[in-house]
Amino acid sequence: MIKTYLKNKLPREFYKKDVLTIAKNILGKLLVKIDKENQIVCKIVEVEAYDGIDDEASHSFKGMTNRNKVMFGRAGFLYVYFTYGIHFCANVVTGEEGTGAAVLLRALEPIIGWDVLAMNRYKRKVISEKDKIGLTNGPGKICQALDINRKDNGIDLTEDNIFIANVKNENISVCQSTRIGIKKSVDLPWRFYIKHNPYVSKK
DNA sequence: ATTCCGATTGCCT
DNA sequence: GGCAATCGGAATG
Repeated sequence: MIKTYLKNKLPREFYKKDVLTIAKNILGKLLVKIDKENQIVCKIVEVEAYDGIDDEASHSFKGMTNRNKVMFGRAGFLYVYFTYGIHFCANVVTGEEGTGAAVLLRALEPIIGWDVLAMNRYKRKVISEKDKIGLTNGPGKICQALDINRKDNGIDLTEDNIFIANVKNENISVCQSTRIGIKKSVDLPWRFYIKHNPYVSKK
């Protein structure tokens, strides 16, 4: 089971492409986290692209700082930042080194590891359908559910215990829209999501 | 040193 | 729909 995911782990080359291409292509693939106690597998169903060139909403727009330096590093690493004094958000670094482009993970659909996700989010196991959806239907919720935080900023998605696995026969209809929760570059249509998926945020 | 404010969430009306 | 919570990075003095 886990062997299969490991075998299908996306290689560095996948992440070196253009951020918009990767944002589209990453939908339907599996975010996997494996450690001694737990195995978590979730389908990626909603993402947004951020690119420091023309994108004023991107953390990388004004150049490299101590906070955003991972974004300017090699593709295939995880950029995790703290926001609103409460939440973490996770991004996949893309493109050539120095580009400052990344894909924000906005929503996941749990496949394996429901109890761990629920304990991390609610301190109890899931009971209702509403609880299930609330598990991973937002960028901050994802990080809480998978216990992704400061310690994971800068981890390598091709080497460490969090990675993305390819899936065969992806039968997905990808939708596109403007991004959520930003005040700059609001018209760039750089949000991508899987149609009719209950974990995707409404807009 | 101080101020501003955010790639969010959850609770309240 | 509105809005408070709560922290730290970045800008400004």
